Amino acid sequence: MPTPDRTSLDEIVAAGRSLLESGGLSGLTMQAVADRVGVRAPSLYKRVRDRSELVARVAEATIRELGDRLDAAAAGEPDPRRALAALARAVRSFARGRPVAFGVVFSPGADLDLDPESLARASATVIRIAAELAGEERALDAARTVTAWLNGFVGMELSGAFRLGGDVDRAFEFGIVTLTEALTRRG
Amino acid sequence: MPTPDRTSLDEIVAAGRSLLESGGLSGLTMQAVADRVGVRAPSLYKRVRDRSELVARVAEATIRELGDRLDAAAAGEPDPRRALAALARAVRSFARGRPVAFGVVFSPGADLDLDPESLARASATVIRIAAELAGEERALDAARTVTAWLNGFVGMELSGAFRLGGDVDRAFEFGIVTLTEALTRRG
DNA sequence: ACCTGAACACCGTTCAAGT
DNA sequence: ACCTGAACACCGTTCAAGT
Repeated sequence: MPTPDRTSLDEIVAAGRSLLESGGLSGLTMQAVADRVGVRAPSLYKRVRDRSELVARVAEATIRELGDRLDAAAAGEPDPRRALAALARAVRSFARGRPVAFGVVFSPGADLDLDPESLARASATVIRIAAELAGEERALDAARTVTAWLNGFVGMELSGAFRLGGDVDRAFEFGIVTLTEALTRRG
Repeated sequence: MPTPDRTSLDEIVAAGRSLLESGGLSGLTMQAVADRVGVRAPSLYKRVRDRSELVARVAEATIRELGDRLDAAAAGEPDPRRALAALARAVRSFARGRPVAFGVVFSPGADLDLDPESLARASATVIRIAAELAGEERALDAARTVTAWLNGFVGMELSGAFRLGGDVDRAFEFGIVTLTEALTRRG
């Protein structure tokens, strides 16, 4: 005798995202998720192999959302230099909106195996802009330089690593200008 | 009647570092540490407030070691451009030697409160070189740009984020050259 | 003054039994 | 076919009792 579904994978992931942001990774508990969606913890294992898979799904949803934001930010900017700046600011503001999830996605050694497609999608915009800016030949190296700086900066900011005072906003804009300048193909 | 000490904080931290590297953060267990140093888990609480403090001590030891490496790497290089390159390569090679610890120290939202002094010490070398390279006025912004790129690159490399093929070594050297070039004070 | 066994709360996960 | 209670192993942590 079938039982009607009392929850869904989407609902579970959404609950996970919310719990992650409010209580950190250690607050993302199978029990807490189950409570949120209105089932008992064992039932979650019908939709998800184990907790690590749930974390991976949460990370994936985060990456997909970030990808959307990047597309949107760069869409209105035909000039690659302005597009790059818009994209960088979009990442920073996204991280501020979802600090914990951003931290999980970009923390080294998190070991979530993410869907390659969502990852490719999220980096496509950066690569495209890097190609326009630096030329096809240097596109990959340029994109990696920008992405590393951007993830590094935002990650450090999130963990409060900029402890020496000064103007962090200015340092961010300085980084954008410096990199844009350096990567622009010299005529 | 006093009991002779059967372990020490140093021994506990050393065991923690070893366990962290071999079994990840989840392998760094109070029980496992206790086994390593030859006491029962409750005894650890005589030297350490709780597990999070132990993790913080492990992170701190890692940062101090990294600071030493940076000093050593930059020491032999009077030319700031070469010093910066040496320093960047030293960070990358350090991270390869202690990937998990590096990940913990530089993962956004790790929320370890580290000793400000060890942090200052680890960043002092970068700031000094940045000042020589970019001038005193731009030193902080320049140091932040370099540090962000470096942490970001190494972190991404550790988590296997460079999935699009290409030569990652070349991308690293590309980043060094690009940043050094861009940050050098124009005559 | 340090160390220990026992105990507690909490977690992830499994599984047989229900519908 | 999904859901549940019960159970298990494993944590971190506390504490009274030992030496």
